[in-house]
Amino acid sequence: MKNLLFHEIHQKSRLSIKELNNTLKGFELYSSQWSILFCLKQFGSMTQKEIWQYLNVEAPTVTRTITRLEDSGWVFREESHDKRAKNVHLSLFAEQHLPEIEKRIQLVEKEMVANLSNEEQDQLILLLKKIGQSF
Amino acid sequence: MKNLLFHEIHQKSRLSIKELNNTLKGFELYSSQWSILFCLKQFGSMTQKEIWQYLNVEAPTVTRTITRLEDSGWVFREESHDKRAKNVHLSLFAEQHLPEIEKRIQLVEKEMVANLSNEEQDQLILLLKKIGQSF
DNA sequence: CGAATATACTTACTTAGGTAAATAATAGTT
DNA sequence: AACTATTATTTACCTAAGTAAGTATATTCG
Repeated sequence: MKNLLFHEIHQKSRLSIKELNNTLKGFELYSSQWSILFCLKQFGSMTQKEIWQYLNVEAPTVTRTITRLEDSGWVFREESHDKRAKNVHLSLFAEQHLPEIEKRIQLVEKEMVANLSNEEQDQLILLLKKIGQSF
Repeated sequence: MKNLLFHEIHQKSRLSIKELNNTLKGFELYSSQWSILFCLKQFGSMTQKEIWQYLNVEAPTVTRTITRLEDSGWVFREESHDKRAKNVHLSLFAEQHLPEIEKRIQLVEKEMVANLSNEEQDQLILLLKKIGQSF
């Protein structure tokens, strides 16, 4: 069981991203774009900093992805009171299409963990959350 | 707990890659390069196909990474009997340095799962392995 | 045998993530 | 008030992974 944990996490991460991208293809979206839309759906408008902090990625990654989402009409940026920051909002188009996308993704997720009982699924999430908490 | 599994896997994958890259910096290696060296250390010489099948990535990804590993002297390619395929070998330099790298990485992995008991670590790997088996 | 198919790898191009440095606005200090 | 430090975002450039298409070698089948 030596050194297998990282390998396994990495493998399943790639697998789930593949499945996610495959599902999103019909909506002309990519997995990272989806993660930001999902974020905004959950919490409402956010600054870019709030987004990258929640998603645990770096600021430039979010800049890039939001620029693409803005170009394709899923979100728009609004100047905030603090002129350095920008508030990101879902577009009307996004609000209208997100529920359908969410439904499809939940189906894929269900398939992926079909071999795990509900208890195992909860246990897995709990264990994953405990990783790297000392950092 | 809706839709949290993929998110959590993705998060921890990014976190462990960051830690891995940080550790490998001293050896002028990146995480994906390491995964191939680890592979060759475990199984001996392999064709590129054997490598990407084991690592569950696509062929072009492995081509690129091996080219870099070859340029920096960690591996070399040898023509196989089937002239389409190429056998990849660890260099002497790699053989000499891998044990030290392995030791360092194991320390980082240990830190990352310090909050989990040994049983939890085993359980986590088992659950991860069950994901996506229907595909 | 020869044409069609399959296989192993490569090339070109896309998105995803990272670091380092630049820019612009804010906050703090003297 | 003015200088300094901090903060939010962006730009430029690196690796990682994917798809699609190209090349060269093997295999299969009429």
